[in-house]
Amino acid sequence: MPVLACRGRPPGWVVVNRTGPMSSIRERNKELILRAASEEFAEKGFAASKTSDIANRAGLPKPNVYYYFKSKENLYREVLDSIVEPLLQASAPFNQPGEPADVLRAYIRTKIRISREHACASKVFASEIMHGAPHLPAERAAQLNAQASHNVACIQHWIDKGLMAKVDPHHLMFSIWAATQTYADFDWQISTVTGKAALDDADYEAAAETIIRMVIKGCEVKEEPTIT
Amino acid sequence: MPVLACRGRPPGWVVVNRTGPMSSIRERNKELILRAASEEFAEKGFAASKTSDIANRAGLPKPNVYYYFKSKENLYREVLDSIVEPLLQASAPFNQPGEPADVLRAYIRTKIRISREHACASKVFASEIMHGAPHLPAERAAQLNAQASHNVACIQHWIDKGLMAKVDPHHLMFSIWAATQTYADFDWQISTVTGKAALDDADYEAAAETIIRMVIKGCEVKEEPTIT
DNA sequence: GTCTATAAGCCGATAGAC
DNA sequence: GTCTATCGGCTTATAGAC
Repeated sequence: MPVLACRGRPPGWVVVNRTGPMSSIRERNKELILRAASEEFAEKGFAASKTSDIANRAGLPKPNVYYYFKSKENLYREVLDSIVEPLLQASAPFNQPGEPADVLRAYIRTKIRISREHACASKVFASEIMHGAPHLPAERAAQLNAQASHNVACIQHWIDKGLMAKVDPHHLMFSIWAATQTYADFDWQISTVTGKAALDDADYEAAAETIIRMVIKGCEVKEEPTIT
Repeated sequence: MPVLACRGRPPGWVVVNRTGPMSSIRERNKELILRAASEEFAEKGFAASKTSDIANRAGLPKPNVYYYFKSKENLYREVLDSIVEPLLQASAPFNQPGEPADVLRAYIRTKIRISREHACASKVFASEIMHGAPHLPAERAAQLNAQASHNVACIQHWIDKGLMAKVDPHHLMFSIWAATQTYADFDWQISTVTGKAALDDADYEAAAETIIRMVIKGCEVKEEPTIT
């Protein structure tokens, strides 16, 4: 039985020319490029990253990057956009009724999880904000700002109701944001100081515990007696 | 009386060709360029900053930048180096005997002050660390790492003596670092959320108070009764 | 010591073969 | 839809006049 060179498609495959969920090669390649771009932008920053390096990392020729994403900046914006939704979602506990302590705990844990699971995009986002958010669409900035303001108002409301000590809600939010982001943004520093190449489950648990403790105890957030 | 065009030096000035503290033009120009570079690198990052923009900002022709600093990277390293000493100095309270609460308070206040007074260099430093510290001399990294490790050991010592609660000293240090740095690094976010172009004295005071409260109260740091 | 005018090289982007 | 080969612009860096 002659063995045919494996070119072309196996029988049963249908050639799909239109853009859509069926073009699996397209989806796969876009995904490969996006992942490579996240890593590259996180490591070097937007300006220092080369599209040729992104292509190499993705295992694809450079023109593919332009074919799928049109420009380097476009690709960057897609990486950036991929983290905005998770970040907004992290504030979900503030948008529904709940005990202050539970809301704050949930928020901190989710923010830490994002720093771990979306480490690259998180870092790209942080770098973007640090340099004045020149590529962040105004609408996205407005969404994030609105959510942050809502969280601050929510904390102020708890203070007014005597559910926690009179701390400045803005600065509390900034501290929580910073303390959770730092595990993605300054991973080099964290690796260097701890001497570990990467933190494990227990380390992230300890990080969350430490931040939660400082917030709950430090701001005297009242704990409702648990009903059992 | 004829008015002479004001070229050349007024009588009494001595031409100094050697490099040294006497060449005041040299010192002035280097200072102008360094300041401009700090601002430029802080705004755009190393790779996205153009030496021509730095020269323009300093009000000097571009070749002067190369004349004084040899290369763009060299200039960047000098900006970077200018913040290392202040950062190491911030840990001074950990290097001399003192009450835990006093040490932590002093450290936090100094870190906040650095974020305010060396905002640009702070941001440049943060961006450098974020991207894996590729330009930070190994010796500088070692100094910073050694100091950080010492601070962590110091906190652990206090915990062992029962002077504060059992928190993870690494994560406590990371949180303090992050919460204080954030006022320099993420000033855009802070401006956007607070709606203020720049924070004033009272805002920085409130920031320090908030962080100090979370650390001291959150970690149950024992306060010695003040001797009066 | 200062600055104009220019060289050299890198990188984003694409034309056009397959 | 994929990729090789190349262009063109921009930026670092310097040569050389003043």
